[in-house]
Order: sequence, then C-alpha cells, then structure tokens
Amino acid sequence: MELKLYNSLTRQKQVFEPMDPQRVTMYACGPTVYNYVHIGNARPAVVFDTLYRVLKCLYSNVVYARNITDIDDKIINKSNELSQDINVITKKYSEAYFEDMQALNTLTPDKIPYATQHIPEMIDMVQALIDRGHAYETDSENLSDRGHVLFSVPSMPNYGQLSKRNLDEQEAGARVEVAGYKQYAGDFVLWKPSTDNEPGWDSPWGRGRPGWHLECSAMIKKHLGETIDIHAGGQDLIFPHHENEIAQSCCANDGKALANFWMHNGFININGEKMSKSLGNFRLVNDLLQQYPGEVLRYVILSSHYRSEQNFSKELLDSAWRTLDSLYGLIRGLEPVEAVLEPSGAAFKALLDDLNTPVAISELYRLAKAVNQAKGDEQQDIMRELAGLADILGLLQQDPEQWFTQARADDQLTAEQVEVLIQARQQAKQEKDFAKADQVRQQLLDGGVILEDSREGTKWRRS
RNA sequence: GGCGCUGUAGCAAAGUGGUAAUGCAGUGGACUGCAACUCCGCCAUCGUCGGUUCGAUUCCGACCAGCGCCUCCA
Repeated sequence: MELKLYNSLTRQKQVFEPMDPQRVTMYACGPTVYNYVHIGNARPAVVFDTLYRVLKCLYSNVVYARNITDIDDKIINKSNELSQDINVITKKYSEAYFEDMQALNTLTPDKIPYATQHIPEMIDMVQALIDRGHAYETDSENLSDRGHVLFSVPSMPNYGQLSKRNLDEQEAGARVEVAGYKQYAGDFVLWKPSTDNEPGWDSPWGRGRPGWHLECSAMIKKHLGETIDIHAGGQDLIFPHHENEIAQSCCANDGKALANFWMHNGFININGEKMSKSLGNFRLVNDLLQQYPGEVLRYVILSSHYRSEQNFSKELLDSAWRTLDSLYGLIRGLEPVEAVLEPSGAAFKALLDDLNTPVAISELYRLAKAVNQAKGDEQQDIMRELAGLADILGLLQQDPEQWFTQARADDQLTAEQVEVLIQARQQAKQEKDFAKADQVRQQLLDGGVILEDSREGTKWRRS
C-alpha cells in the first residue's frame, strides 16, 4: 500500500516515502490573524487535515504543525484602524479561527506555533544567513531605510526551484516600486525596523520585527526539523512565500532541503470570480456557519479534488446539504456501530492516490446503497465500513437525531411544537381522518418540517 | 514578456487508449391512506479542427474560450 502525492517541486505524482517512518512531519501555512477567515482559507485546512488523517492511518507517529501568524503589517494596520491593542486583535481572531476549524471537523494539529513566540529563533536564522553571506543589512543614507536585513537572492544559485521562475526574466518592479535600499530587485525582507509605536523586538540590527517568510522557516526548524516530509499551502503561496522559505531555510541550514514534498491546493472562486476585496465577495466561514452546518462546508471542499479550482455557490452548498441529509437519514435508522476502516477498500485506495476525495465520497454512496439493500449482520458489517470511511473523511461526525432536528436561526416551530403536532396527526391517522392528518402535515411543512413515517413511528426533520 | 491551469450531462465532479464513476436536480415505476424515506429504471459521446492508432474523451498539434501566479493573498 503506497501513498502517492503530487509534488509541486517535481510537478508529478510521486510515491511518498518519509525520511523516518517513526516520525512523519508535515507543515501547513496557517492564517494571519487580523480578520475572520474566508472559505478559501478553509480549503487547505480541510484538505490537509484529511491528508493528516490518511497519514495517521499509515504511520504511527505523524507530527503536523500549522502556524498562527500573529505579527504582520496587516495586523498592525488593523490595530491602528481600530485603536485596539494588537494582542486583543490576534487573540480574538485566532480564537475565532480555532472555532471555525472545529466546526469544519479538523483535528487539532500537534503543534500550533505562534510567530511572536519564536523571535529568538528567527533572529538566529537571520544571523546565520548574514554569516553565510546570504543576507545583508541595509546601510542607507536615508534614515528610514536603515535597519532592514534583506535576503540576497543572487547569493543562491538555484533560487526559483519551486516556482520555476528566473527572476531576471520577470518584469521586476513592473507592478511594485523597488525599494531603493535593495541590492537586487528580488531581494526580500528578513527583518524590518519598527517605529516606537509599532511592535518590535531588540535585535543585533536594532528594534524591529520579522518578515513574513522568515516566520515559517524558523518555526519549522524548531518544531519539525531542518528538512520535513511535507510542506503544504495554497497555490498562491508558491511564489514568493514558499520560494523564499526554501531560500532561507536551505541557505541557513547548509544546503539541506526544506521539504521533500510540496503540496498546494487550488483556489476557491465565488460564482466564477476570484474572491477579492474589490469585488466584495468574500465568504467568511463564520458567516457561512450561521446558515450551514460545518460539515456541509467540509463536504463541499472535499467533493472536488484539492488541486483543482473550485467554484463556490449557494446551489453547491444546498445540494451538499441534501446529500448529507440522505447519509444521515441512513444512520438515523440504524443502531450505532463501531467504525472500521477497510484499507483494501476502493475508498482508501482513492485517498492514497493523491488524496482523491471525490472518489472516496462516491464510495460513501455505494456503501450507503449497499446498507439499504442488506439485512442483519451483513448490514452491520457494511455500516461499520461506511462509518470508518466517514471518519477518515471527517464526515458524519454528528449525532443523526441532532443533525435533523437541531434548532436553526429561521425556525418557525420549536421541537416541542413539532412533537405536539405529530401527536395530533397520529391521533387523526388512527381515526382514519386523513384529511385532518394531511392538514397537520401541511402545517408542519409550512413551518419547515418534513415528516417520515415508518414502522417504528414518525421521524421529522427540518427542511 | 515569464511560469502554469482549466474546458466532461441542467448543476457539481471522477476517470480511462477500447465507446464515460458518483451526487444533486429532473423523470418513469415499486412501496405508502396520500406523502416522505428507500428500492428498481431512464437521463452525456467528454470545447473545435486535424494527426498518431485497428480503435481517442483519454496521446500529439493547432485553434477557440476561460483562468491563476509574477505585489499582500489559501
């Protein structure tokens, strides 16, 4: 049983072989906490959570780290904008992030490093880069330009290996003015000076703060090691973020590779358009969770392959919800069973093939249908397999009764009212007063409640 | 200009050199007092044009149409 993953570095699917099967390491870039995260931020979290689950099935010890960037100019700007302490902002939004991630059924990573708690490690790395001739401190005549430490891109011959970019062939500075203190247009900031009213830490280059790319490199080294098995993130991070991470880590660690496998998820669009501030079409996870169960969002994300682009729409969400309803309907009618993952099953094989979650999900239906057709012990066996598959996908984790009946924002009837009406209908049915019974059912339907009669009695669910 | 991606049924989405999984929606039927649930069935020739091949949606080429990155970004 081998796991194949698409490696962005080689641009092909490769058999995954960890350096140490006793300690598999993976890192995914987490959020910068200055706002609620949007659905696009949720995709890598869900996708790589699923990878984490698969890896845990294959290896006894998987160390998964996902960082929190809690120092960044965007956060500083927000702080100034709201006249709130930066810590208040980062605390609020990191907590909101964890809540969102929990709603999406993501497992808690083994390590959740915060950038601000790794300043010494970052300073060490900058110093190492300076010592090795890969970084330089600016010494501009312009006072405000002093105190920067930049990575010297020309000092690294194979810079651009991940993004396959040759910076000399890019339109350097075409869209952004190149800062005058750079020796080379592609050089990037490792350490930047802070003014008195900006957060900062003392360093050999004066009081300042780390550049964004540096954080990940330093935290990876500390928590996972100089070279890790898998580094993951969104496609847009390939350049410059991941390219620069490679440059920093590789040059600071005497040429050692930062990661053997690089994995990147595709984008989520909204109604065919990229999410952007100018279009005002961000879909915040927090807002979506007011309308949809977290599992619906997770289902939608897993219903297409992680590397392809995905288009988000109301129709997609509603259809996903209906689908999950039918699966929950199946569980609802059966006794709970112990989940058993079937490693030889088609679903797990699909997951081992570069995380083919759409195929794995289709197996969920195949099993569901088989359960509905089977009886007795056989039914139990298939149900166990279905539950095992659901677990690795992080789906069907709720109590089915609750799934159908839990209160929602737009409810017109309480659960108690529903029960009373069902009783009334039951009474009418026994008296063969079907007109009355249908009238009650219509009343419930108008209130957003659908009934399902069965031998065991009447079940209800919110539509 | 550099690097790269996509185009499969109303919607969503896999996949393969030998005539296309799956879900939603739709539809015919069974079940049901009527429904709902469930079950059985139906519903596509894979952007266009060429080439390679016994045979291509799947390989190659051209074209058309979308799109991403090259600046912060999942």
